[in-house]
Amino acid sequence: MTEDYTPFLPLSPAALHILLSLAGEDRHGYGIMQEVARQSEGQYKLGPGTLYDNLQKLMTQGLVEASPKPPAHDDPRRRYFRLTSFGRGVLSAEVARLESVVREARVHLRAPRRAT
Amino acid sequence: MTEDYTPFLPLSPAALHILLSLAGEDRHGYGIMQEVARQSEGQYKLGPGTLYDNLQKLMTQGLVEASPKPPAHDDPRRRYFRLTSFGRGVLSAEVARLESVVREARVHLRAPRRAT
DNA sequence: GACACATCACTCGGATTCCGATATAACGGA
DNA sequence: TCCGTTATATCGGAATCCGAGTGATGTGTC
Repeated sequence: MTEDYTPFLPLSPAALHILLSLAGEDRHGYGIMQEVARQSEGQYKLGPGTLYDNLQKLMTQGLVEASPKPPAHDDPRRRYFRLTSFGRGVLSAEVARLESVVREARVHLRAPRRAT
Repeated sequence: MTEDYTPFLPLSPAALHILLSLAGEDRHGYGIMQEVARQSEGQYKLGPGTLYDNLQKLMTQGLVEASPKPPAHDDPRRRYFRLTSFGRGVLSAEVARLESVVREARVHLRAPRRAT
């Protein structure tokens, strides 16, 4: 453990959201778009260009891989993707990095922010 | 207040770090590079190309502006930049957004939380 | 004084990434 | 049957990234 994920960091917003949407469960492309929009409450929407560019790159890097179709679904069009354990490590590292950014920002912004 | 910052979000990692480095105090270009490296503990280094491209854009958008030279320094080469109050608002909004991303990620990653 | 290295600003241009428009087609319900 | 939604995917111009390079001044050391 304690692998060096730094060459993959920081993740672009698009890559971060894609990985995050796959952290919970395997999804197909269209589902990723919907999940990203949902998680960000509609603030951030992924177009197909950004999605497939990123998916391509993430697969090449070994952060994401093709997933066998879950038996529960029959729609033959869907192509599923899953987070590899390496991808999960990168995502964790990025989240840890972001936590420190947020912490730093709080100090300087004095944000009186509370959870909703 | 409650302005709509969403057209500026999400910030690229570079823009985020530049704004954050200016949140504490006004800085000159070289100082921004050093501060970004320091805040990220050397994990993220900004090259001059990325820095000036971003600074240019941030000034055009009104998030950053030129700052009068602080009297304490004489080095005539330095050009100082400061965060506008609008820029501060955008940074706050982005940080709030990132907090929700981090929260979401923790749920799915089951991160062994532990503040410092 | 001379040499080296750090500080400081900034440009350039190739590579990469973004991202909406577009194409294609199967699905599901009225 | 018709139509909106689901679904995958490409294309290409625009935007962005980002290191290499240029040039100059400050600072420390032999």
